[in-house]
Amino acid sequence: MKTVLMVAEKPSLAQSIAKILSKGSCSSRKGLNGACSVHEYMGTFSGQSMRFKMTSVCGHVMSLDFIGKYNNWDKVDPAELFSKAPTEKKEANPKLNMVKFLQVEAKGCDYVVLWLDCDKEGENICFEVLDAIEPVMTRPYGGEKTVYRAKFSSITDTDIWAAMSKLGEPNRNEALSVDARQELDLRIGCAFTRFQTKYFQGKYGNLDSSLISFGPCQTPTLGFCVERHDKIQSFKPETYWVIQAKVFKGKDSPLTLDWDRVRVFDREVGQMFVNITKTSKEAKVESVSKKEKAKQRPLALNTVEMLRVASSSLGMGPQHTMQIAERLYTQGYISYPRTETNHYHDNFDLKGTLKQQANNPFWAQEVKALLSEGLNRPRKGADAGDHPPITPMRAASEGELGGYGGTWKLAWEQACLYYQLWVDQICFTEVMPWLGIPVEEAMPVCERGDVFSVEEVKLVERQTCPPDYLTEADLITLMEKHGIGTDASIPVHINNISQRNYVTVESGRKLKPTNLGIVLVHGYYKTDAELVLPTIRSAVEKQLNLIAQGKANYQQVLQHTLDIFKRKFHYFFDSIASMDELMEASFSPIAATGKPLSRCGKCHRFMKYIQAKPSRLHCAGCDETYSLPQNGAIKLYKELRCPLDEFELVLWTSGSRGKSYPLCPYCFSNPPFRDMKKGMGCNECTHPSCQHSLNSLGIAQCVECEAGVLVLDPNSGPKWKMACNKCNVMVHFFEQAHRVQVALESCETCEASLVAVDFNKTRSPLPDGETQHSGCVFCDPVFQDLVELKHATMRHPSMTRGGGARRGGRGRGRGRREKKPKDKMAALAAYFV
DNA sequence: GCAAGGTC
Repeated sequence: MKTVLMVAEKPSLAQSIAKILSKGSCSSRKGLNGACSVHEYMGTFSGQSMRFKMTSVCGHVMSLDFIGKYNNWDKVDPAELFSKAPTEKKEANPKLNMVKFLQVEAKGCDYVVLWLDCDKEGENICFEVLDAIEPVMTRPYGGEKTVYRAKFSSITDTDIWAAMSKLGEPNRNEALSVDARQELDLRIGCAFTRFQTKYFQGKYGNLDSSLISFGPCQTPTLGFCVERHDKIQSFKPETYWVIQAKVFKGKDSPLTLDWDRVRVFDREVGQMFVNITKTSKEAKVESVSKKEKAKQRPLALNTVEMLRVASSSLGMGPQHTMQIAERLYTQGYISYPRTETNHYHDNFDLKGTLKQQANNPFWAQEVKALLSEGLNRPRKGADAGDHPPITPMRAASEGELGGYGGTWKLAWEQACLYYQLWVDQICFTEVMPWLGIPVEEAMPVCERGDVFSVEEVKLVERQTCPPDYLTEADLITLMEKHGIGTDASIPVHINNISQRNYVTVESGRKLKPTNLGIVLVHGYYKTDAELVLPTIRSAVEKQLNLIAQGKANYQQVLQHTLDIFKRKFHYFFDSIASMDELMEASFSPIAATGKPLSRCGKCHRFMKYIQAKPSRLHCAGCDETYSLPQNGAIKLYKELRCPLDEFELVLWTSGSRGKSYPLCPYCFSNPPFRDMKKGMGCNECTHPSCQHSLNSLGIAQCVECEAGVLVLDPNSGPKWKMACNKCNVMVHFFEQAHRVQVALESCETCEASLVAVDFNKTRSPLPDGETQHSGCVFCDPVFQDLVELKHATMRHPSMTRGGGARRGGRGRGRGRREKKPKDKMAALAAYFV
C-alpha cells in the first residue's frame, strides 16, 4: 500500500488538519524529536486507498549563516560580508533534529502534500522540507507527479477538504524571494553591525551596550522613537487664546461653554470676540445636536491588537505578552495566539465559545443574558487565512492562573474582548469599566430658543503642549503601518532596541530613547538617512516581490540590491567621522573610562576595568582591550599572576548563588593550549602545573553533564564548594572547614581526586574529634554527610533533585558517571605528547 | 557576538 506524507508548519496545525481529514479517526504518536507528532489514518488519494501520515515542522527547518571562518570578527573585514563571504544553510534548531525526523518519517513514502502556511515563508519552508525528504522518498514510476501543495485559507472543514481536492504545486519563485531576503538581511545586518560595534566600542567606554546593532527592521523601529524625541526637543510652546463663557438657567449650576472655533493664536482677534459677546447678558440656544459617542464594538482579536491592548491597558510588554499567550494556548485556555486574522468565519461556533464562559463568576450573568437574547454577528474584520482570531476556549479563574505574572490578567482581558464582540457600549462596560465613556457633567435639558443668563465671558491664555514619547502601542501601530516586521517579529524588534540600550521603557510603557539611540539615529540622518527611514524595508520588499511574481530574476535582484547596500556601506564607512563627532559629544573615550584593577602582563601597568557593557579590561599603555565574561562581577584575585603571560588574574563571580572562578585576562581571549577555546577561565585551563588550573583543582567528572569537570572553588571557604566548569551543577561541601585541598592521589573506586580537609578543633564534624581527613568526596563514608548537590541557577524543574536537602554523596555521583573520570596523570601525559 | 523570519 502506498503512503502519503503530509507536512504542516507547526504541530498544532498538523493535528487540526489531520483531525479534519481523518474525520477524527487518526492515531497519533510523538516523533523522534519530541516536538512534532505524527497522525496516521487511512484514506483515498487519486482514487486509491492509501495510508496517510500527517506531521509538521516547527517553522523554518534551515537558517542562513556565513561559513565558519567568516564568523571571526577579528579576522574578517565587514566589507567582505557583501560578496566574498560564502553562506551556508544550517539547521535552524539543531536540538530538534528536524532533517533527521523528516527523513525517518518520509522514508518509503510515495507522495508528499505540503500544508505549510500559505505565505511566502511557508512556500520557502516547502522547499526546505523537500530538500530533506526527496532523497529518501520512494522513486516515482516514470514521470509521475509526487509533490503536491495544499492551498488553504482557513482551518475549517470546508476549506481543508477543498484544498485537498485541488492540490497544486509549491511556488518556487515565492520561495526564492525569501531566500533573497534572508541573504540580504544577513549580509547587510551583519556587515553594518560588526563595523559599528567594533568602531565605536574600540573608542568609547560608556556606551553600555554589548552590541551596536543595525538591521532593516530594528533601526527604523528605533528611528520612530527618536523622531518623536526630536519633536519633543524642538517643540516651542506657542501661546493661544480661548474664549470661556459661563451661563446658567434658573437655579441650575453654571455651565461652561466651549468655543466652536476652539482657539486663536492672535490675542486681538480673541479680544474682539470677547468684546462682542460682552455686550450681551443673555445667551440663546441656536440649535441642538447630539453627538453619537457610543464606542464601536471592537474587532475580534488578532496578535498585533492583543499586543497593543496588553501594553496600553495591562502594562505588559509585547515579548512578555507573547510568552503568557503561548502558555495560555498550550494549557488550552485560548486559541492559537499568532494570527493576523480578526474576522470569524461564518461557520465558527460563536455560541459554543460563549457558553464556555457561562459559569465564570466574573460575567456569568451577562453571558447568560446574551445567550438567551441571541447574538449579533461580530463586526466584519479581515481574514488573512491563517488562524481564527484569538478566542477564549475555556473559562479560567484567578486561582488557576494567578501564579504567573500577568497570566490571569491576559486571560481575563481576552475573555472580555471576546465578550464585547456582540455587546454594545452600555453592556460591555459592565465587565470592562475602563472602556466606559467618561461621565460628563450632567447636561441640562435644552431646546432651541432656550435662554441662559451669561455669568461671565473671558479670554483665557494657554500654551500649546509638546507631544509625549511614543507608547509601545503607538510604536506597534507605526511598525504595522510601515510594514516593519511581522506579528511574530514586532515584539522581538521592540525588545532588541531596549536590550541594546537604545531605548528605555518608562512608566505608562512609553519608549524614551537613550543617548546612544539618539546619537545613532542622528548619525544616520547625517550620513545616509535612508538607513533609518521606514522605507528601507518596503523598498527592498518591493524588489523581492518582483522575484515572487516571476517578473525578475532571483540572482539579478539579489546582486542589484546587494550592490546598492554595499555602496551604502562604503559610503557609511568613509563618513563615519561625521557620525563620530556626535558620539564624541556624548560619550567618554575608552582611556578615560573605568577604574584601575589588574596589571597588564606586557607593560606591567594597571589596566582599567570598564564595567559598562560590554565589560572589559583596557590597557592604556598597550592600547589593548581584553574581553571578560559578561553578566557577573569581576575583582582582583589576590594579585596572583598567570604563569604563562604574567597578567594578573581576576576573579569572576556570578550574580546568582555565587559560582566563581579565576581567569587570566589574556588567556581568556587567546587560549594558551590547543584543547582550549576562547572564553575559558582557569577552571577550564589545561596548564599542567599552575595551581589555579583545571589540572590542579579538578576533582571529578560532573555528575550531570557529559563534558564538565567539578572543580574546587579555592575562594569559596568557609562555605566550600566545587562547581562544574561547563554546566551549573554545584556541590557544597565541608562547611566551616578551615582548608580544603585537592590531593594528587585518586580514589581507587571511582577515580575522583581525593580531597584533604582541615577543620578547626571546635567545629570539626569529623568522628572522634579529628580535625583532618583525606578521602574521596563520593566514596568515603566519613564525608558522606558533608556533601550536598546544588545548582548555580535553578533553571529546569527536572534539575532540582536533591532540592537543597542534605544528601549523602555516596553512590549518587558514581552511578551517573558513565564516562571515565578525569585521570590527572593521563591528562598530564596527553599534554606532554 | 551580528539580521529577520518561522516556531517550542
